[in-house]
Amino acid sequence: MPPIKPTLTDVARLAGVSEITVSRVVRGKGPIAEETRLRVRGAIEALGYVPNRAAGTLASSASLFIGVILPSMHNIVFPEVLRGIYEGLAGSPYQPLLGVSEYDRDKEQEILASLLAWQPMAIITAGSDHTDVTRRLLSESGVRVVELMDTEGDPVDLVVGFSHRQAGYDSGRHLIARGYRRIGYVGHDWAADRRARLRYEGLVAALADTGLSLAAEVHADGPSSVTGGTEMLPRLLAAAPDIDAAVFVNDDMAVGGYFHCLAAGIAVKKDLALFGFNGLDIGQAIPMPLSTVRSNRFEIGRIAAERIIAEPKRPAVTEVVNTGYEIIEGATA
Amino acid sequence: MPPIKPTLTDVARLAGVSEITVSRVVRGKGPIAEETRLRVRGAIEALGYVPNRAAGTLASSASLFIGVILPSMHNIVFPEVLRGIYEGLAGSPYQPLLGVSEYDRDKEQEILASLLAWQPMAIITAGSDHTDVTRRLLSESGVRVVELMDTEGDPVDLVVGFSHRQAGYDSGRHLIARGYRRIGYVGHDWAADRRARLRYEGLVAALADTGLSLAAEVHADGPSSVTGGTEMLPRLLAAAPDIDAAVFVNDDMAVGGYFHCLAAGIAVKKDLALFGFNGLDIGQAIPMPLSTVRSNRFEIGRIAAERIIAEPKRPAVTEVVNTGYEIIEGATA
DNA sequence: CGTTCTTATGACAGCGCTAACATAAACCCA
DNA sequence: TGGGTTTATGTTAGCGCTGTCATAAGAACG
Repeated sequence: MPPIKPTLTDVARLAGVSEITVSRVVRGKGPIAEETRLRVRGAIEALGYVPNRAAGTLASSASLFIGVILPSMHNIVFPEVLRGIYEGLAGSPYQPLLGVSEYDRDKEQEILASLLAWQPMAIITAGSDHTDVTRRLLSESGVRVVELMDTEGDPVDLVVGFSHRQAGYDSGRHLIARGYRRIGYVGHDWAADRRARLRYEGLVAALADTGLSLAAEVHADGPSSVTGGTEMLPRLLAAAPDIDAAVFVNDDMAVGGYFHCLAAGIAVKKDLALFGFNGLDIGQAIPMPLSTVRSNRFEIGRIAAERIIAEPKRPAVTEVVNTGYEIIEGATA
Repeated sequence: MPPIKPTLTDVARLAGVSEITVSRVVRGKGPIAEETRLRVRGAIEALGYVPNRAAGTLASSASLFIGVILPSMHNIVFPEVLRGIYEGLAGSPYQPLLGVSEYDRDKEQEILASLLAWQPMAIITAGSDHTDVTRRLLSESGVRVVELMDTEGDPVDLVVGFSHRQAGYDSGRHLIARGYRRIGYVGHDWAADRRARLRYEGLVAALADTGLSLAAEVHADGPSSVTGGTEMLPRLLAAAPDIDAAVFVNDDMAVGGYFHCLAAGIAVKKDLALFGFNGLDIGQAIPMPLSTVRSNRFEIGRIAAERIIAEPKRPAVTEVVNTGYEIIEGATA
C-alpha cells in the first residue's frame, strides 16, 4: 500500500534525461531549455515525486534549516517572535527548526547540540546568557548566529534587540517625571529570566539617580501570568500600603494587578499607578490602556530572519541591530 | 577558522574502532562493551563531534522529524498545543518541524509538501479540512497522521480532539438552562476557521431544539482578538438591544466584550450574560471569571505526540481519541 | 571558416551515515 | 567437550542527491 517513493532517478528515466537535469529543474538552478523543463515537470507530476531533502543536504552539505531556540511558549511573547521569523523567511526556501528551552541554560545547550546535527545554516537564539559550551558550539559552528531580544552581553555574531536595562531605566524615569515617588515592584522568579532582572536593575538605577529606592518588592514563584499579578499585587500593598505606583515585570502580571484594583475598588492611576512591560494586545484592550513599554517582538524576529537571508555567511565582525522600544503612555501611569 | 567538522570516521580512527561501533554508541543501539563505549565517548568529546542527521536520515530512510502544521500563532491557543507536543515528545529523539498555515488550506498543502521532503516519521496537523491534494499526500505518505482539535470529518489515521459542534450545542443548552432566551452571537471571519463555524452551528441547533433562534449576530473582519470583542459587542447590542446573553466565538473576543461592559456600565450576567470558548487563562483571571468551555489544548498536543511514539507505524484502522471538553460555570453566565 | 563564447546536458564520484550480514570470542549447559 | 547461544565488533554496500568537470551544439565574430 505505501507506494515506493519515486526518486530523482525514476523521474529522470521517465523524462528521458539525466538525474542532474531533474535536480536542476527541481532547484531552479542552472540553464535548462524550456522544453526540457516542461517534460521534467510533467514526469514529476506524473510520479508524485517529492525530493528527499536529507539526501540533498548531505550532498551539498548545506541544509535549508534555521535552528531557532526560544525560552518559552507560555505566553504570547515568543510566539510573536516566531511569527516574525516566519514572516521574514516567507518566500525563501529556509525552514525554522524550533526548540524550547524553558529558560534553562542547560536545556538550551542540549537543544543546540541536537539542532546542529541537522547542519542548520543559521541559529537564532533568544538571549545572550549561555553556558560556556553553548557559546563555544555557537562560535565554532561557523554558521550565522543571531541572538535576540537583549543587546547587552558579548555577541557571537549578530544581535537583534534593545537594552532591557535601559528600558527599565526609562520606565523609572517615566514614573518619576509624573510625580510618583513611592514605587513598588512585582516580579516573578527571575533566576532564569535575565532580561527581567536587567529591567529591574535599570528601574532601581533610575530611582537611585533621583535619590529614591524601591518601597517594596514581591516575587511570584512560577512563570509570569495574569493570575500571578492578581495574587501578588495585594501582597505588595500589604508590604507597603502607601505606594503610589507599581511596576510589573511584564504586561501579563500588570493586567492581573489591574484586575485586582478593579475588584478591590482601588482607583488606578489616582490611588495607584500601574506600569508593565511588552505592550501586549491585552494590556491595550483593558478599559484603561496599560502604561507600558512596546518591545517590537515581531520586528525582532522578522529582522533576524531577513538579515540571515541577506547575508548567509558569517561575517568577520559582530554587529548589533537596535530595534528600540517605546514607552506607551497609556492611562494607568 | 571554521574547523573541519569531524565525522564518524575521525572518531572511529581516534578511538581505534570501526565506524559502525561509533554509530552504535552514538545511537545507544546494539551491544557495546562498557570499556569501548567510554573510549568512543572520549573520542567524541575530544573532537567535539556532532553527528550529521542528514546522513543518518538518508542511510536509514527514517528521520526523527514529526511534521507539525498549525493554523495560527496569533493567540496562545496553538502555542499551547505545541507545548503539549513538546511535552509528549520530551525524552524521545523526535523533533517537531513546524509550519504555520494561517488558516489557509492551500498554504497547508504547500507546507505539507515541504515537510514531506524531510521524510518525517509522522505528521500532526490541526484540523480536518484539507484540500484534496493534502489528503492524498497525507494518505500516501504512509507515515502516521494525527489530525488535531476536531473529531468531525473523515480521519486519515488518528484524530485527537472533541466535537466542536457538540461543544457549541452544549454551550447553548447551558444558557437555555439558566433562563437566557434572547441570545446574540459575536463571531469573526470564519471562512477559514471551520471549527468556529461548527460551534456556531451547534449553538444554533441547541436554540432550535428549544424553539429559539439567534436574536442577532455580528462578525469581526480580522482574526479574533480582545479588541475585536470590545468593538463588536456594542454593534451586537445596537442590532438587538434586548438580548440577555452574548456568545462569543472564543475567549479573546469574550474578554473584549467583558471590557466593553465594564466601560459602558453594563452589569454582566444580570443585564447581559457572556459566554466564551477555550478556557484561556485571561478569561479566568478577569474579576468575573468567564463562563466558557475548556478545550484541553495542551492535552491534545501531548496525547498526539505520545500516541505517535507508542505506535510509530500507521495501523490499518483509523482511530478517534476524544479528549472531551468541559463547561466552565464561571460568573458571567 | 576557424576561434571563442554561450547554452544545455551528462558522467561520475562522494557527502556521512546505517542496515544487513558476517565473524569471532565468550559463555552455557547437558 | 561440543554444539548452541549470546555478546561484541567488523565489512560491505548503498541511501538519494549535488558539485565538479567534461562534452556537445549553436551563435558570434573578425
